Amino acid sequence: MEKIQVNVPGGETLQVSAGTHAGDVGGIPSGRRIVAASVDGRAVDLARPLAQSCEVEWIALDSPAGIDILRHSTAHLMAQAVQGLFPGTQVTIGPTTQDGFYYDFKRDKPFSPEELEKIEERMRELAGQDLPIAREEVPRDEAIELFRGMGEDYKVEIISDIPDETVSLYRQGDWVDLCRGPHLPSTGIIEAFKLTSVAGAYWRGDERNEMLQRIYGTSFPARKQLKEHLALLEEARKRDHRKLGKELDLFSFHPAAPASPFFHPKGAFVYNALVEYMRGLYRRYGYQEVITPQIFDAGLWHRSGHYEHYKDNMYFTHIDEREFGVKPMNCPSHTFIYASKKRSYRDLPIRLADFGRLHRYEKSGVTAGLTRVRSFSQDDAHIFCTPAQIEGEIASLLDMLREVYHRFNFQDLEVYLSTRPDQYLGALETWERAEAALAASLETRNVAYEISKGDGAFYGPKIDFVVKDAMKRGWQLGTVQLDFSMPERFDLGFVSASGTDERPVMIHRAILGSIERFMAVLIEHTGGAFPLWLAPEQARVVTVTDQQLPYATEVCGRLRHEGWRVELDERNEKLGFKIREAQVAKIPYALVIGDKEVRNGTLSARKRGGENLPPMSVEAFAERLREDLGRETERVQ
RNA sequence: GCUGGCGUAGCUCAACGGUAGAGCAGCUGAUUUGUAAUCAGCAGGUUGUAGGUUCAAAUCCUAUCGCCAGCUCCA
Repeated sequence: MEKIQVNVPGGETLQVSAGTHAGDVGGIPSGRRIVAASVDGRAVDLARPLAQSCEVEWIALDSPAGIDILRHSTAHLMAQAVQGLFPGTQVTIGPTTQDGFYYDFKRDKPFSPEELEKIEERMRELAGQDLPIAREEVPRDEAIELFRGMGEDYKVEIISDIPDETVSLYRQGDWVDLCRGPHLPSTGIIEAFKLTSVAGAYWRGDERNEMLQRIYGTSFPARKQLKEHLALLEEARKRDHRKLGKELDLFSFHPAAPASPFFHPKGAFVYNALVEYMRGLYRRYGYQEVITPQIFDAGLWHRSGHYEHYKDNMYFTHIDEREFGVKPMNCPSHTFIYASKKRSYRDLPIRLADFGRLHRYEKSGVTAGLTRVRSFSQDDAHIFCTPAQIEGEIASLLDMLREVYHRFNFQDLEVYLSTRPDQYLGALETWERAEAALAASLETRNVAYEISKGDGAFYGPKIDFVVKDAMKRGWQLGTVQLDFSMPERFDLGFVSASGTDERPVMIHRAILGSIERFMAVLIEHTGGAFPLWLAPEQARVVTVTDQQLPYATEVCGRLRHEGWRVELDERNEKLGFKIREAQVAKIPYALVIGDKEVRNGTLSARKRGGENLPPMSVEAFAERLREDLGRETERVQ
C-alpha cells in the first residue's frame, strides 16, 4: 500500500497508508470533541479517505466550523424525522444560518405547532439511536434516477443543475439525502436542539415559484448553550422596540402614513439628542452642516443615476407639468453646494453633513417598526477630497466611529471591506489605489477587518460596520463608501497646486445610519433604560403625601433651573404606586420627599432598579447627576 | 410585491351566528399613605373600512387598508 505523509496540528508529520480515513490518521487531541477534519483547507468527514499527502486540521464540535456542521446535520435529522412522520413530503434544501438552520419541504399544509413537537420528539428518538452518517459518491445520472424513483422532484432539479460528474449522498439509517457535506460521524452527537418556527418560503426564493413549508431550528454542542440562546431570544422579544416604544410613549404609527413613524415628545427628545450628539462631533471633526430641499426636478435624478437605478424606491409628484422626485438621498444636493463656486485644492477636504428627511418607498412586506421605514433621516455626510486625502479621511472616520460606538456601549465591532465588483465604474488603477488606501487606514488604526470580495458598490469600494447589541445580534450601522461616479456625473472639479483641473473623490458616510433604525437598536440594546444623557425624563420627584408638595415643587424647580429634565408626580397616590410607575417608565432616578426630607432640606434618591441612596441635599444630588453624566460621556482615545 | 396569520374601549385581551365583556389607563370621590399596584363609583365600542349571505354577523363570504412572521448567507 502506498504511503502518504499527513501533517497534523502541532507540527507532527504522520506516515499512513493512502486511503486511511482522516479521522484515523492519529494525533487527535483528547479532551475536545472532534467531529470533522479540514484537509488542505477543505472541511471533510472524519471518514473521508485520504488519497495523497496533505495537511490536516481538526474541527472541534464547539468551533464555529464544527457548530455549522452540527447544524447542518441537525437539519438532516429534522428532514429524516419529517419524512418518517409525513410520507409524501418532499425535501428541498436545508442550509445553516447565522444561529441555526432551516429546511424547506414541499407539502400542501403548513406545519402546525403540534406537528413541530412531534417532529422534535422523533428527532430525539433518531438521535438516541446514534445512527452512523455515511457519505457515498455516485455518478450524477445514478443520483438523478435514485431521487426520481423516490419522487423527490426538487432534488432531481438540484442535481440536474450540478455540473460535476459525481455527487455525494449522505445516508443515516434508511434515510438518504443529497448533500455536499461534511456531516457529523453519527446522529448521537446531536442533543441540544429546538425547532423554533415555521414559515412559507418560495422555491429558490422566487415568488413566481411554488410555496414551500420552511421549518427553522437551532442546534448547539451543549444544552447549556441552547438554553442561553433561547433565553436571549426571549429577552429580545421582551425588548422589542415596537413594544417598548408604545409602553414608554416614544413613538407610534398611523395607517395614514404607513411605515412612517410619529415621534411623541419623549421619542423626539431621544431623536434630537442623537442628532445633537452628532452635531457636537461634527464641530470637532471638521464637518459643516447644510440644509437642502426635499423635492427635485426629475432631471436631477436622471443625472445622478437614481432615476435609472432607484426609481422604484422613489416618490414622485407632478406639478406645473414638471415631474419631481422626493429625495431618497442627499448626495446630489451636496454636489450642488460643492459646485456652487470654484474650488481649490486648498479648500479640500470639504465635509458636508445633512440630517435631511429622506423618503424611500419600501415594499409593504419589508417594512418593520423603526428598523425599516419609508420616512427617515440619517447622520449623513459627504466628504469631497483629493485621492491623496482618502487615507487620512478614513483614518479620522475610524476614530469617530469608534468614539460613537463606545458612547453607546456597543462592545463588539465587526468591520468589512468590500472590494471591486465585476461590474464597476472608473479606472482599475483608481480602484486599486482606493482599496489600498482603505486597507491602509484600517491597518494604521489597528482595526481588525474582513474582506468581502466583490461586494463593493459599482461606483466605489466601501467599509461596513456591524455592532453587536446586548442580545448578541449584529446590526449594520455605519458605512463608508468611496464614490468615483457622482463627481463625474456632476462634473465636479478643483484646481490643483499646479493649476490643473482635477476631479475630487466623494465619500458617502454615516455612523448611526438611519436615526430611526438606530433608535430601534438603542431601545433594544438598553431595554428602554436609556443612559442619563439620553433619558427624556432623568428624575421624577415623588412625595409621600401631598403635605410635601410645596417643598417637592421647590426641589423640582431647582433641578430644572440647572437644566435637568425633572418631573413632579403630584398625584395623590401612595408612595409605592408612584415609585412603581417611575420604575416602569425606566426613569433613572425617583426622588422621594417625605416629612424627614422637608425637615432636613434633603431628598432621598432611588436609582432605577431599586438601589436606595442615603438622603442628600439637592446640591449633592445635582453633583451626583453631573458625575453620572461625566462618566457616560467620557471620550475614548 | 408574494404566502400565511391577525385587526374588538387609549392599552392587554375575552366573547367565535342570538342583547359586545374584563383588567389596566381615564374621569369623580374617599383615603394622607415611606420605596414596584389603596378603595368605591362613573364613563368609554357603527367590533379597521366597504360590500354581501342570514330572521339575526365581532363571528360566515368578498374586496380593501393596516399590522405581524417569512420569502436561496449555495445540494
